[in-house]
Amino acid sequence: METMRDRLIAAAIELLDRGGPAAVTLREVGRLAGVSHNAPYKHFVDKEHLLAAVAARELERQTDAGRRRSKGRPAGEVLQAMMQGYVRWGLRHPARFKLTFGAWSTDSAELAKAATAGRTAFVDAVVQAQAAGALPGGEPERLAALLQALAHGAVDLALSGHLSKTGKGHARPSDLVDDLFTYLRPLTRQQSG
Amino acid sequence: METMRDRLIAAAIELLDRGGPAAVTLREVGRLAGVSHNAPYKHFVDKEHLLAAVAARELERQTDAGRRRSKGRPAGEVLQAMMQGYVRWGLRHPARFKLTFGAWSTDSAELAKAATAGRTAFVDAVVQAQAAGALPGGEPERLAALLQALAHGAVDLALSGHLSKTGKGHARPSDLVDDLFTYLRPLTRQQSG
DNA sequence: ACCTGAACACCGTTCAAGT
DNA sequence: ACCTGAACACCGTTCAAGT
Repeated sequence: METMRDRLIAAAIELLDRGGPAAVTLREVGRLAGVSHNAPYKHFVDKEHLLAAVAARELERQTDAGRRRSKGRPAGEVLQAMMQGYVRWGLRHPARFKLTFGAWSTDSAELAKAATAGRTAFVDAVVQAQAAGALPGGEPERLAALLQALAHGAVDLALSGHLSKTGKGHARPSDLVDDLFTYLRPLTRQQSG
Repeated sequence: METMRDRLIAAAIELLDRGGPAAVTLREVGRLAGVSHNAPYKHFVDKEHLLAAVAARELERQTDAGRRRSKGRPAGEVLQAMMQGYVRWGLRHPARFKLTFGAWSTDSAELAKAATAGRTAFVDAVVQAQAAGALPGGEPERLAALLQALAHGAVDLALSGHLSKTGKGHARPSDLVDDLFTYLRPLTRQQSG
């Protein structure tokens, strides 16, 4: 069953995809969902909480997609596949990505929960990669933070036009992810095939 | 000599620091600079171009600060110091950082130029670090992109609250930068002290 | 060339009222 | 409990006019 709340979130995402952040107005969201321009106030305390719900939904879908990609894949490859999935998501949906990691002035419990769930799934993949000898040892949470920072930064810089798009230094975010694994793998004490 | 254009940029930054992105309105910028609310239109084609000028100015200052930090430091340390400076800047001025790497819908030549200058200074530092044996070899532009992505991603995730702030996985952006250098250094063929 | 004040269309939010 | 329409204060932008 699709609640009005869900429909409002979906409408916001559609407007975001079509016209960028400026196109997401409560009035237009209401119009697209077939309700008045302040019906949203019965479901979200203000506009930013609607946007936080959008961000939470994106994060949840991204986490689910990552877990789905892991199934039936060798443990040594799962993490890299998750990171490449993250990169593809960011590059495919720039406005969603920028919104999700925007400058929140409010604390949304919903968004915080989705962020924690995503981090947990990611740390699990790091633990498996370490066990498979694809990553060096050490505190997995901390190594996870490093890997996530690289993937996130590569996408964010690319979307902002701060990655050189030409010449020898040309590197796509996905290349940088691969590079990092290339650097880290030799530091591993192989433990299993 | 301080032009009106500079005063408008300075006013925008002050408003940004005081009240976040929502506080930066052309009307308030004009008020703070002592002019009418549409005087800015004689210096910027629209609001976004004023914001792009703010971003360019921040980038330029950051690049200058990085170069200044390099002076009289061993070549092997310059790059790490630049990255730590970048991290400190981002954490100290969250709103400026988020604005600078925001979702630009316009192409500002001024901003693109500042971004390129920053990247160039960074690549220079990578070349020196490689020569000093503090980093592995390979295409310096590409290695620079990797390092910059990590520093940028660490700050951006931290500012968005996506870095675990507690427990064993707790890592500050500056820690992640240090971690990366720790991982990369053993891969070096030492060439000089 | 630069600045001003009035005007326009739009927005987020509040409120009284309906079911 | 949920939705509506009117109203308020604010905003970006345009325009005619002034120096």
